[in-house]
Amino acid sequence: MAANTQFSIAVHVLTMLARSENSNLKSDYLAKSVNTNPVVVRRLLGHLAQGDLVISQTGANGGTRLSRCPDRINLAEVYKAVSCGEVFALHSKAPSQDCPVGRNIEAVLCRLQKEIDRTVAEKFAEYTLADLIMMVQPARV
Amino acid sequence: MAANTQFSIAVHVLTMLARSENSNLKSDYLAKSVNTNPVVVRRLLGHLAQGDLVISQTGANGGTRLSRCPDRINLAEVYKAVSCGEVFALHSKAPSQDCPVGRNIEAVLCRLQKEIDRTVAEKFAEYTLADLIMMVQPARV
DNA sequence: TCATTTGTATCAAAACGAGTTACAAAGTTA
DNA sequence: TAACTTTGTAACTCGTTTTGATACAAATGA
Repeated sequence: MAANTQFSIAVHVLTMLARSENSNLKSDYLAKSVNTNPVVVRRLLGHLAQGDLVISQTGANGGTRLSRCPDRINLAEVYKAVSCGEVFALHSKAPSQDCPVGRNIEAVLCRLQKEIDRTVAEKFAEYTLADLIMMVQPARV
Repeated sequence: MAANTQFSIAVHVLTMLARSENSNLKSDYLAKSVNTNPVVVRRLLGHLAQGDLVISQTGANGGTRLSRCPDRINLAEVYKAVSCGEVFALHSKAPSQDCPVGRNIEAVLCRLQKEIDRTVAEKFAEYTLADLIMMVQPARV
């Protein structure tokens, strides 16, 4: 019943990358800020890389940086990269086909699911990483 | 990363209750349609009862029925009753307070979380159980 | 009094997430 | 070339959550 923390950690990490401009950050360094293990961070960065949000490099002076400017990364992309994108799941076991409700409810829920998930994606899309940076660090003195 | 199935099962069960008008349905009967165990259904019905959506009775001729007309139960109430109501969770371990991002990101995420969750609740609230019944069983011949 | 049904405790099994160790592969530096 | 750094990923453990099952007291109705 508890929700997923991946999105929060992803936003945290991406905000740090955004603030470090073009220099690579190491998973070790990010892990310290997030208060977790470097491998956990690298796994997360792997998802973000698949979503084309970050670029990682192996080797000395390696690390990770954003693939684009923070104002061109919106939170819908982040959410999509690190979650299944579903607010609720359909039945894991197919309901009884002997029951009229069982036979038809899945199709109805499926349409509802799509509509809810689209609504969430649209809301997330209203914010870019650049917006978040402004919120985290409001206008410097 | 997988989402919760409780909401789908709740909608399934509530739809059956709505279609049975005022007669009580047994957890045994509901479990057959959902294709699970009666105790699992009774646990779910417990949450729905706490949310004031259904009324259960023990004893012979006992069972569960809706607490109101299907057109007065909206899906936001259902979602609230069976889930934590959060699309994503905040950090489970507090981020490092030594890092400027770590210090401030939680408050930002918290505001975002509230906004997203409110958006979802509003979308769910657009549908009543009566609407769903129409979708499951469109106008009879 | 007896049969039925819920509510809930308790247990076991399955599924899942998070953290850890380890190491090959890729890259840098000298 | 050699030494060093860093990622990516496999493999494992551990704790938590979810699901299904059994059991039984309490409530209800006949």
